[in-house]
Amino acid sequence: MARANLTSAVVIAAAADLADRDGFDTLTLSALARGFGVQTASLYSHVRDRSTLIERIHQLALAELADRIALAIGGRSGRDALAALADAHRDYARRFPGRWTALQRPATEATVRSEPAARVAGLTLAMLRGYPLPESELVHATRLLAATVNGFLALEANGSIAHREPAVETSWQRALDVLDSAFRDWPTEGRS
Amino acid sequence: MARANLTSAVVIAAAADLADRDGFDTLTLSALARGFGVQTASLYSHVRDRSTLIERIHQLALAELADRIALAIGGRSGRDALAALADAHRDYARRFPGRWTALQRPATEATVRSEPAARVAGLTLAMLRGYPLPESELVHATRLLAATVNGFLALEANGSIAHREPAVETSWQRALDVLDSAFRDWPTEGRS
DNA sequence: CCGCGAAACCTAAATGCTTTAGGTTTAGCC
DNA sequence: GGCTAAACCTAAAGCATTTAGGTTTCGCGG
Repeated sequence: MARANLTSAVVIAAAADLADRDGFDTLTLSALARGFGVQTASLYSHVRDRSTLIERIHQLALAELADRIALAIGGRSGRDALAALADAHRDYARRFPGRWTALQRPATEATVRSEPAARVAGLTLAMLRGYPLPESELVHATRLLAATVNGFLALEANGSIAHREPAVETSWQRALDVLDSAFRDWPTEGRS
Repeated sequence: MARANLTSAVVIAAAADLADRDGFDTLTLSALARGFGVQTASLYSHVRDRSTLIERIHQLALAELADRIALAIGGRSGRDALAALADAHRDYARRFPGRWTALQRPATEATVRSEPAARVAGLTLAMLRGYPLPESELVHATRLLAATVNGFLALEANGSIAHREPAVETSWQRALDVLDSAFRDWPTEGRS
């Protein structure tokens, strides 16, 4: 019987693939082991337990997402950059639903302080700096962006707005328009 | 041994309370049965299985939320009505985290077509009609609103932005400002 | 008051997942 | 060629879900 020759990274990658293929909540160590032709208990040499496995998928997804965002933003700025970033999120969520679900889970302190997390945050900030936002408002803008994009993707993911007229694409464009306008003309304390 | 005298409604309400108190993923039929001083298997007379139990919590939460939204909106209009609706969501999510988590799960077709769902949708539409939005854009506005509010609450719930400076309250107000502005001056196809 | 039917509750058991503990085998390296 | 670390195993405990089928309680009509 040939060995599978597992490593931590291989196990995590396979787990992410499995979550993408069969859905996040059917991601089970048993199924994972089955895929490797290995006993379930053997996986515990490579992963502490199920919850840390999910945390590692989270980190993996964060790194992959950061790469895609960086690639997408490229030399763009303004609305183009905003759309590129948001679409990168959306593409990722659609192509890798399991990984994306893992991303929605509460991040560990370690994950929050990880390099990929900082990279995503940095790219987002860089994009936002293309707008005339006061430095003190950047956090609020970031939060709004994250809330809107992730909220929209969550709605799509749970089927609330899929396969319904009018097309979701239009709604998505409207959302991006609204964000673009908001960043361009940001409401501060004493607006009229 | 006095009987617990369970009914479907009692079981569901207790399950919702348990999810609020101990967290959604520790909501288990065993724990639920333990709370009633009853065997786990006995619950299956009142609830088909765990996933339908969650679906019922979803429906319960929808009905409760509809009541609160209706109460909050009251005679308000414009930004006041918007804030009332959004805050009703937020209050609910904070006070009943377990119920709110159930709400985020994919809704069944039956749930989508249920009366409470229609009530929430109706109240939202009524609020939006206080803005000068063309009828054809109401769906997009609804989707943006739902995405932003739920997205924000999700960020709060998973600890991404809690206990961080600057205060989340300001971010929330900014988000409401942005939505208010957007509904007031909605971007259509050929905007400049 | 009696009995009867429905509903509430029970025990028992199968299945499957998670996790720990400890033992065996393989591969690489000095 | 043997030693060591890592890869893999078996065994078993613990818990959750779910089905099947049996018993008790309660209310209601006769």
